[in-house]
Amino acid sequence: MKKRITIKDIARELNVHHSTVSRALRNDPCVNEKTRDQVLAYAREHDYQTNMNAVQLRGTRNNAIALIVPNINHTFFSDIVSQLTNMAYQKGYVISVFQTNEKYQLEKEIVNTIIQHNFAGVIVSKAKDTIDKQHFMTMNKFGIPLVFFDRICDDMQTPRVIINNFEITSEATELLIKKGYRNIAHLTGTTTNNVFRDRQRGYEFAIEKYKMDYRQSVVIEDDFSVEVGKTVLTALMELPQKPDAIISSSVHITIGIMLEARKNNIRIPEDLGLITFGSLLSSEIIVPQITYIDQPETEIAQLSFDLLEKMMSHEIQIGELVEKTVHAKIILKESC
Amino acid sequence: MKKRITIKDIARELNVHHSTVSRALRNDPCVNEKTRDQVLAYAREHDYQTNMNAVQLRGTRNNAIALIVPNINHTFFSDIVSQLTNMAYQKGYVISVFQTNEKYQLEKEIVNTIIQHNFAGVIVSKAKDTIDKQHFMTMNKFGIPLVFFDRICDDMQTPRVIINNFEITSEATELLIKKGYRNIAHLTGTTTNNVFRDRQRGYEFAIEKYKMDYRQSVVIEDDFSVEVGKTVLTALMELPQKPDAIISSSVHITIGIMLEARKNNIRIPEDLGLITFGSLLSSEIIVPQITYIDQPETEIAQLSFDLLEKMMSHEIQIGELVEKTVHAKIILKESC
DNA sequence: CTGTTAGCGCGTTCAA
DNA sequence: TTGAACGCGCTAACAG
Repeated sequence: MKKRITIKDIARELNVHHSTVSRALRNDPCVNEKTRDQVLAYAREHDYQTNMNAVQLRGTRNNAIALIVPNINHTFFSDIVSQLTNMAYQKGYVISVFQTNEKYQLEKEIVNTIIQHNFAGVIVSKAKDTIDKQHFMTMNKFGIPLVFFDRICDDMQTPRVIINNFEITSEATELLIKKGYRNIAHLTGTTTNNVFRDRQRGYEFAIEKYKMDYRQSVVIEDDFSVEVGKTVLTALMELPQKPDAIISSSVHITIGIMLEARKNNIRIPEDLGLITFGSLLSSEIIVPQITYIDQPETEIAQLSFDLLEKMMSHEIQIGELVEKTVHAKIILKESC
Repeated sequence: MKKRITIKDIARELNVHHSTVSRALRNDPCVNEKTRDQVLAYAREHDYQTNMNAVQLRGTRNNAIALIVPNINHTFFSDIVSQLTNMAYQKGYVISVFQTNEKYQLEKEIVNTIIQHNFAGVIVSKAKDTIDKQHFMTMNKFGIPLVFFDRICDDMQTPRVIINNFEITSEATELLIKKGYRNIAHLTGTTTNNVFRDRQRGYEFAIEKYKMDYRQSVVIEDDFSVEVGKTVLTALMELPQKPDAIISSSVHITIGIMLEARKNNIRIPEDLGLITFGSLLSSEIIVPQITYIDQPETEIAQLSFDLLEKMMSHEIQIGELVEKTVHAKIILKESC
């Protein structure tokens, strides 16, 4: 393993001072053209790479942006990752993605790593059960620009992009009611999380508004998975009053429900109406096609990136609360 | 924006020398217990975070492992990301994921970033059309441990984990032949890539072996997508000799095919047999269920990580070629 | 146009 | 047990 080549190595080899080499490498105009070309040629030849640790040690920020997401096997997140990767690349940044696997501990660890390495900025959607916001606050202290999207810390003063979960869930519930469904259940995640809490409220709101008798919220603490979806439907159908429609917070859950329904000859949409958050690559091919709530990933990515850029250019200050809300849409299909 | 706190700040505040603080923070036994506790308390209180740039500048490696993948919205890759994240975390590493979006230019950029930041190691599946391996060679030069998986640079001397693409594609072709299909087409990617080249060869091998008349390989240069899948099926069906079975290298393509087939009343599996690489979250729910080739993501992640660990501990040297092959399996369903 | 010098934050000598 | 001094690679301010 060879030692990596440094500006001093180049300087020694070319009989100039290493500061001259430094200037040459950064195309400083006040360096002799001939010297510069020599340096550049030598550098290219020997695969010189700036040691960013040295550069950053001097205080300059780097070109890496960190993106923290709960998981990337949800289309919602993987889409946003793709979009952000492209946007950032065009502006000369590189996106580095960290997956928390919904684990608070790992999230903390990741935040530490990010602080230690002086990332230029961070975009976060927090883990499902993260309540304590201390680690995020620490980023603030270190002056690292931070933008939340979707899963946010409500009580933190920092820019964020959220989805109109309250309105859209209320709207979805209303839609089901108007379609004639009477026993509408709502499957969602822990309400310590803003997303699930807002959806919960939206559901409750519509149920109240139309004075429905039936009200059934299932809070799923486990990770959302197809298996859990199956279990939940089974459980629901064993209740004295069965649901005739379901709003699900996760496609994984929804698929489990559909499979279990099929197995038990529960017809969709006749016996059971279904609306789900999020879509699938294979949405079009599933029969019946599921009515889903489409979350505008591109817009979310764009807004988050804009906010982060504004923080990095100090147009928005750290500790300043800017909130952008994007609007999800119900895409009506066959399942209700 | 406050300046970040350093060991010198702590030293000044506690009236000791910064080297003492340094020792205390790393639990050096030869530092007074009282002093140590004071330092640790102060550090915790003021959110002291080691500046890794300074540490790394001195030569020590960091705890971040980079993972480079073409994209993460394929289950294959996102599964591997998840697995690796967990494994690495348990060993005290943090995984940082970089997505190339199948772009060679971006891949180069990412590799530079990784070199500049002294990652502890790198696990790579290369972009579809990356041919030049220069940027990867540079990593070698800098002594950064590098492991390839799935999409590799054949002619590079470095550890790698590959899938038995030749055998499994040959096997899949054979399966279709034995099921009575005669006109089997093969949809795949550019053959400059080892994965698609090997599948191609496997297909050809079986076709030769059984002396089939029909032989149709479609090389898809575009990104694999549902839309492209539709187009390809349309094109195939306009040929004088239509295929009666298809092996597809991508689920995205496969879904396009199924949709287009449904639209044109082409029955699966009666009129068209189908085998696809890769599975879907919703595999179970699609009718007919697709026969697919299951790639052992967990095993791939595990082997890749093991190899990387061995490189990091110098058990395997840089420039040493170690090849592990994992075995994909055909999961027989209804589509053929 | 180029060299000198200092210092970013840290860990590691060596000396006290 | 602690302090002083040095250097990792780089850039910036200053001097020539």
